[in-house]
Amino acid sequence: MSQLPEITVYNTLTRQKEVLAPLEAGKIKMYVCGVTVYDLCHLGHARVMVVFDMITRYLRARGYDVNYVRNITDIDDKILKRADENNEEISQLTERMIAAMHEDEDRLGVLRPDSEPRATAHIEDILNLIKTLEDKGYAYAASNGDVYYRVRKFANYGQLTNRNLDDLQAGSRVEVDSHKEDPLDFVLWKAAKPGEISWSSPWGEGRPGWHIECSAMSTCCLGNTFDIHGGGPDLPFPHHENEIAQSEAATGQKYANTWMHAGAVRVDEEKMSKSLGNFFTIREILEKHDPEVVRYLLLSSHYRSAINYADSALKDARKSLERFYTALDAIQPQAAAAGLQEVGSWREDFFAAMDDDFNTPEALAVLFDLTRELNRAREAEDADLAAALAAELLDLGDVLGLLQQKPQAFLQGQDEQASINPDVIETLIEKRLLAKQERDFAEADRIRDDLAAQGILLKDNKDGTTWTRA
RNA sequence: GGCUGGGUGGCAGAGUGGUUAUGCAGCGGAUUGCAAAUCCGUGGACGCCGGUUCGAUUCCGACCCCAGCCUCCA
Repeated sequence: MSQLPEITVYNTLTRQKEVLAPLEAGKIKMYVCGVTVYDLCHLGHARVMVVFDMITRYLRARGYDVNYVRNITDIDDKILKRADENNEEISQLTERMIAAMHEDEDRLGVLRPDSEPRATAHIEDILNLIKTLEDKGYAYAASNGDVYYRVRKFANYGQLTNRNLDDLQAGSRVEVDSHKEDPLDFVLWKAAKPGEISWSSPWGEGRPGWHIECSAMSTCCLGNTFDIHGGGPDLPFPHHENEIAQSEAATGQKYANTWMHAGAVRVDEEKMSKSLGNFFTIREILEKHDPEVVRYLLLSSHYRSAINYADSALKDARKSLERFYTALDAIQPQAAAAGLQEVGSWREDFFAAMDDDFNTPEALAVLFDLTRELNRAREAEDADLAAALAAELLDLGDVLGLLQQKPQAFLQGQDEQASINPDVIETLIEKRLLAKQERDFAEADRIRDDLAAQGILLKDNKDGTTWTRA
């Protein structure tokens, strides 16, 4: 077995890039906080999904055996509320949203995690964990039936986000709950109100708090200590901080070695948030845009930086993908040529970029350079080289989950409700060809202009005329 | 106020102590009936002020500004 490459990753915990050193050689155990399934997924979810999908694909492409676990939170206040509003069973709501999430992911080219544990399927593990915390003095039952975590007992609280307890308390916007010993304590188990769904526990009927499920499920699926814990930009505090407190107090061992967080998504230069209501659902966006364009947009910035969502950004992303697809479209498919000749150092350069904290913008730049070389080879009529370069481009694109379509399909769009159908376009192209043969360029240009007005661009090549949707 | 991360050419977006990022847009040329696409060439940049250095956009310090977290949110 050859030596695995050295991959550098930015660790939120240490605030620096570190060489990824798996607990077990060649294996990566990764847990990512998933979705609370009370509503459709939005663009922020899409980013987390796509980013950790890219990371998983890349680690695998580099020879690592990745066990990717991403939970589903299927019990929570927001779920209860929404199910009640919709007048439907909780499980009906959550199953519906899970199915919708999977559909969205499939369209974005996101591969399923290896497991997707659900909170409601791990109540036993959760209760055992709370029991352990209670036995060790980290948890206490309050008079209202809730069970809380005693934050001040955990000496290292705040290590992930570099906070100290007194500052937190001073600046706290959390309403003081009189049942808590300390305002910073957080709930592990919530007592059920009459009529609410609940599970029985040593502390009475109730349901798990939010943070505890991740501690329980990650440990359950990956062990006390695992390699990477990931999530969205709003999770380090308090969610991940609380996970660390719970798990390390319970096990006495290090929880996650590397913490990775995706950057925020903004919308038209404004923070995207539930309270502002300015978020787009994935399916809303996919009604108007090719899923791969959305995926490209999410990968065209580094995973940790903030990105702004706007129509212009989608347009730019589409134009960039068009460059790849135009190049691929122009060469004859010659699968046999793949790998038969040396094509240069693109693969190495691509890997070097990605090895450095998954630098997708730089990796994409390598692919653009490769594309130029591909176009050059085509112009030089070196069909074998062009085919080999195209194969390389497709292969590296695949590592990012991009360039998954037939070039024609991407360039011509596949929307059925398009104003003009392909057969009509082909007929007009025939007509124009005849006009050109008769050197009636006025008529030929008229046809081309008419089509252009409908968003159809014609391109005359030496083998004929092709078209794309603008 | 505390904690993080930023301020790069018209836009997006990487990176580097001295050498082209890349994509889109612009300009000139090749090609084309004219275009489009493509290729060749090209202009244009590192928030502000100091310091270190032979040399800083890149390191250090101060300052200004922006974003995220500290509240439901990925």
